[in-house]
Amino acid sequence: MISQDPQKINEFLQRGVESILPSREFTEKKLLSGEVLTVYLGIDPTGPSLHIGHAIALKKLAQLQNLGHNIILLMGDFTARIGDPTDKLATRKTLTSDQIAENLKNYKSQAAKIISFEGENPVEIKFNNDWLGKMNFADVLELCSQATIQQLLERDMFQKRIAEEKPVYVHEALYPLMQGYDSVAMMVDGEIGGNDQLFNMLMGRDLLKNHGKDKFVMTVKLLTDASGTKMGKSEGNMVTLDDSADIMFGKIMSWTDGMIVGGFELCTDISRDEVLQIEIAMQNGENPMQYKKRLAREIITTYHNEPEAIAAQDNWEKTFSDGGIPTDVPEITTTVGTMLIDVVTTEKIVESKSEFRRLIDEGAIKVMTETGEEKITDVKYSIQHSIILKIGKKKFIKISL
RNA sequence: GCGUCGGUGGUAGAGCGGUCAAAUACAACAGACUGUAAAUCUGUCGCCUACGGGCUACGAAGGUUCGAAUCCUUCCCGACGCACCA
Repeated sequence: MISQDPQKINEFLQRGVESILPSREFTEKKLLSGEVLTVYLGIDPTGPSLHIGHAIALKKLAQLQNLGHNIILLMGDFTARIGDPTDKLATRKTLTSDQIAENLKNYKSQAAKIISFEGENPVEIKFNNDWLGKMNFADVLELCSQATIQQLLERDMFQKRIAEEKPVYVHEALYPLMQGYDSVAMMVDGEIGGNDQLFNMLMGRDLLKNHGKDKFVMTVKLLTDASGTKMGKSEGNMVTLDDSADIMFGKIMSWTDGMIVGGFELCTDISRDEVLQIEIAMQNGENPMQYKKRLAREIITTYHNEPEAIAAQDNWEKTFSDGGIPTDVPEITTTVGTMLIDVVTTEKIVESKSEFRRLIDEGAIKVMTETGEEKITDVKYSIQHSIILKIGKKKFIKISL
């Protein structure tokens, strides 16, 4: 049964949405037509985890699923093999079917926190290798005849590379056609993806039109800070959906303040009104930290549960606000009289002895005591009894005998 | 096939005979500060070190030189241009 609840439809069309093509009206009309729409999101099964960026798109799918539409999660197992042109010359290592199966299993359990693979209207999983892998050269030519070189090269990145005399490979240029063909193969009514997918998604729309059908294309916003810097460009603070509660809490706390509002809008179900209030409160000088903590809790509650979220916050506060020791500290064992420098380098806690010396110089290595902490200043410090070592402010290691 | 240009640290990208362990930016790490592991500022950022230095590195292998990332030779890899053209 298709729901036409205007409020829900409005939420779908607005929240976290970057753009809708050909238009919002077109899409709204489709949603109000009473038809069951088929909408998909494509994911490259290249890594073991989904990250918070995927989650934003998945949330949109969830909204549609709740409205009663038919949702497909497409694994780009074929396209992943070819490699995405965005990673320059780097040829992606080919994935074995085992790896893909493994990744898929992980994705499914992670995505299940947001969309439902069970019940009356379960999300369907498809693989584009099922059709792309079966095409012969004649099929490829037929597909290629539907686009021009100019169209394919229109893409900014290619233009840039041509201008810089950098290579553009034929198979890279063909990528949009491959991905675009997915829409035809599944005869979808809509596609959701990141902004970086816009070009490919529009190619799918063109191809679909040749088959007498039109689809909408929705791009979702990326989580960025106020200056538009993308989150996770270094992967360092990119939350993956299978991160532990503690890790998630830490990563989210290291997001810049400018990401808080976007984080609430894109990653939680907190009402837009409330998000607006938070935004205003911070503009009025309220401490962003409390909101960031709240954001972290909300997100962790989605992917884990509330008690874990609260525990993660406790743990974090204990470690960083109160200078305490976190609950689970990795432990290594050694023998009496061993030099600390040796223990710590052979255990790969510190990269090299040079680095260890530097850390000593910087006063970054401390032993935790009942009363507080004590800096180690001697490079030749040797271990006489079990200690808890603190390196920098976030690394703790228990060394026992 | 011919010609031209290029291959530098985690990345991008300078350097083109000594002052180069290699500018700069980003990332990373540490310290200070703080409201947080935000922001900002400062420092560090090949390895080893008795802290004097030593060693290994600029696609690979040789060579020239007192001395090479920098010059030469060969090789490998790449781009571009020309030629050719279904």
